[in-house]
Amino acid sequence: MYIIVDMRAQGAIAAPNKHQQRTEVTRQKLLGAALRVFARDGFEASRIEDIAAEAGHSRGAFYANFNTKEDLFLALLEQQASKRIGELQAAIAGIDNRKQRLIKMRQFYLGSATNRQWAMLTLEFKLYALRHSRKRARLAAAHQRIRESLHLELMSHLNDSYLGRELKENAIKVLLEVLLTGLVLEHSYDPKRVPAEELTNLLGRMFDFLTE
Amino acid sequence: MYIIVDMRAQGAIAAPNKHQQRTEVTRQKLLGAALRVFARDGFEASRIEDIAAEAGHSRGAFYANFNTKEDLFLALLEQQASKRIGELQAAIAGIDNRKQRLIKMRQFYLGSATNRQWAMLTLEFKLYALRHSRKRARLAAAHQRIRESLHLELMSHLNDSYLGRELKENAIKVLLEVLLTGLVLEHSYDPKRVPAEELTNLLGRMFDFLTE
Amino acid sequence: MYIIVDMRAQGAIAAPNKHQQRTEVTRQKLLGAALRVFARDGFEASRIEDIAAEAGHSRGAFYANFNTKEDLFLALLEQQASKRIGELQAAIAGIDNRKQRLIKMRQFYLGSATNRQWAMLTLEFKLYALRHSRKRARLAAAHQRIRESLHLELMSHLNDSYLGRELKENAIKVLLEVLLTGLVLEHSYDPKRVPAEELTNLLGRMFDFLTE
Amino acid sequence: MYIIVDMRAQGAIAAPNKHQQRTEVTRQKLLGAALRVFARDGFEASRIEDIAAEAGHSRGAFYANFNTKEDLFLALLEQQASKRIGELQAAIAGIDNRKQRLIKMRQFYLGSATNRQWAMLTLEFKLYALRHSRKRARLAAAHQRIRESLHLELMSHLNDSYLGRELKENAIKVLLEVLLTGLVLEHSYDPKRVPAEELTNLLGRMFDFLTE
DNA sequence: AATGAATGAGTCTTCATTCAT
DNA sequence: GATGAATGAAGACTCATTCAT
Repeated sequence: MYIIVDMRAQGAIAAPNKHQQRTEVTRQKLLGAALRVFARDGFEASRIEDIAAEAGHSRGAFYANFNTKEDLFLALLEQQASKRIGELQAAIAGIDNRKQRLIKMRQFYLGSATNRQWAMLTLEFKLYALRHSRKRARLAAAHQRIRESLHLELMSHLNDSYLGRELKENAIKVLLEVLLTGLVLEHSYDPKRVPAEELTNLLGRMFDFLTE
Repeated sequence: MYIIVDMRAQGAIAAPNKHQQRTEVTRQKLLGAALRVFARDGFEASRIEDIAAEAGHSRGAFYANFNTKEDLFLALLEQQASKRIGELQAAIAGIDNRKQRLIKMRQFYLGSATNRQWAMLTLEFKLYALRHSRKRARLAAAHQRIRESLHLELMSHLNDSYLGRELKENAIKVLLEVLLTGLVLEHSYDPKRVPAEELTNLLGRMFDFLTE
Repeated sequence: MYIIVDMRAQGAIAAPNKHQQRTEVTRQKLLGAALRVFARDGFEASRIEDIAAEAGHSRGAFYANFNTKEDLFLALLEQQASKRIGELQAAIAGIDNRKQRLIKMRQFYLGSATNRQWAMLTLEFKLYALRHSRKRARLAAAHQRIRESLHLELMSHLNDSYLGRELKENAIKVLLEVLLTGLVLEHSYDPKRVPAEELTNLLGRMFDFLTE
Repeated sequence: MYIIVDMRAQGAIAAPNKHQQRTEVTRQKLLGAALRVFARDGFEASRIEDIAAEAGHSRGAFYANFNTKEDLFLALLEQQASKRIGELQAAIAGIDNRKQRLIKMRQFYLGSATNRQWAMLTLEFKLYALRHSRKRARLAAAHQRIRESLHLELMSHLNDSYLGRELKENAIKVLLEVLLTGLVLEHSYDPKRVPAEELTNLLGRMFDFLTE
């Protein structure tokens, strides 16, 4: 589990040597490939070999960077969750006006609908966690961190919205999450029933309704 | 692929003999077991052996009744979809009053939330269809039938509802489906975040909102 | 871990059906193959596939009868240990005369030298136990039983022998064991240095010396 | 295959430069690590990486000094055999009195019992040679040299001993070897059965008996 | 010379499916 | 129809070895 920080910029350590650079590049390629393959095939059906090949490497490269398929899955989740949090933070940074923030959030929310991979990943993760948490306590910590990220933690202070009078902030977030994942899945499953425009349209309406 | 129809009721054939009855019993036990196991473990991770054992039989009984794991999965989907359609039909049979029908539908909808297995099954099916439709054309027909069932086809004439002025009937059905599956999953995944009461509560509110 | 008892002879249960018979046959073939392969290649280098092939089966048959290579190894040890104890018991059954018993034991001991596989198996087992006992406590019970068998437990009452005045019975048994295994290995390793006759000759002399 | 000879002492070559010294140090560290790891885990289960790590280096250092795991194993055998021969030679150098030589040899023999690693190494080597000599003719020469060393070649002229009247010198050496290796293994395998004192005690008695 | 990332052959193990009974 | 032994394809993982640095 890594958070990539440019330590050089902080003057803390020497520049990474060629080896480390190569490792990091490979790792990122594997994570990129994993995102595509996990989103496409699901956790269970994804084969290490496919992920490695998708990254342009052999199985060995995978095992040099991760211990198990599960490890990669969790690392990917953390990476993507961090990335999304970062993006949302960047989008609303410095905006104090509530209305303006809401507009940015709406943009971010609707934009997420385009990112089919993220939606599929969170869905896979919940199914995975649901089915494996019983078995292994060791996932608890990782789960907790990812769960936090998934909750769109930053989307706070929505609670004076229309439904906010009756619904708790948590409920709004749950509903927004569920609608995003569900509609993206529905769109993937049956594009005729839920075309891309309809997807965005519905998400927009529901966002407005829940945050109005 | 089987559709279970009571041919006797239709006067088409003679009553089944003991042998056929025994077969049918085994088949039903296998379907019941499959519902539990698929909902619990997901399609990929479900093992034929587990399903057979859950039904109190050996693998051989499975292969005497179904050809492949996929066959069982689709047969189960058809069975459950038929069952649900039947239940909904029974619930609203003979009720002409729109308000009354809506109350019954609401009851049925909220009652579905208790049936975690059905929600998980539809989720699994969509994921399965999404991932295999590309590969195999032979699933198309089966998919179509099941898809129809899943759409809660009978929940018609909702289109003069609040959102109906703006949302198409189809959209309402999609949203209701998505919310049901999504919230049931969320409840399973993190019962503290979405307790059972909250689950029913949210579904009720959203139903009212979408059909008001 | 099985002890094969003919329960039918005891009137306890019905004759095994065809399935059970087939299983038992396969199991015995696998154990026979395992004896040859483990003795030839050692535990580490023995491949499940080779053992299965040697038994005239596929890997699947192996996994239908044993859980892991280790399981097979331990089952084999127990089987062989039981067999040897039985043979020795049979050889000295009903013989009260100490001299006569000793002669029979000597015969049995020298005969063991021909059974290269048994010597190699005990050697492999000791190496295995030495290297894995630290890691897994679960082997303890199996080890204990096998250890007992390996100690030629029945070779008792040797303690009034020549060295017996000075050496404990246990020491005599240890020495006999060690000499058997060691000389068989030496004979296998370098047949020119220790030809078959020399092997028997040395074992006989040492037996006489230690039990005189 | 290397034999380490101090060529400088023989005036043959110039002193090694820094580079060469560094290499030699690494090589010796690897050999030391290999002794520990091979003795502990056995040849098959020993991993190059573990040996390198035990030596405080990476796998690269190993491959800079040896070609294969087998090469290292044989080099180690040769080194240790040479070392032992040297030690024995040193111990009996200049001693003409047969009785005195025997005492020194006895000391050396009993001292070997403390060196568990040497006993395990010779055992591993015999098993290895036994299992691979069939396959590869290229090992023959190396085997021959090591075999010679293992035979305690220097322990000559024992043949007027007690058993010597009947046993050939070769047989005595074989028995001493076998007893040493076998009892050390037994001691490692089951320290309660053969405690350290008993180990030395038995070896001493057998030495006396065979060389008396 | 040494590092360590990457390779890929080798092996264990699982499990859908077949088949003799 | 049902059993369960056996098959064998598939896939995760290990590790000796190679190679760019």
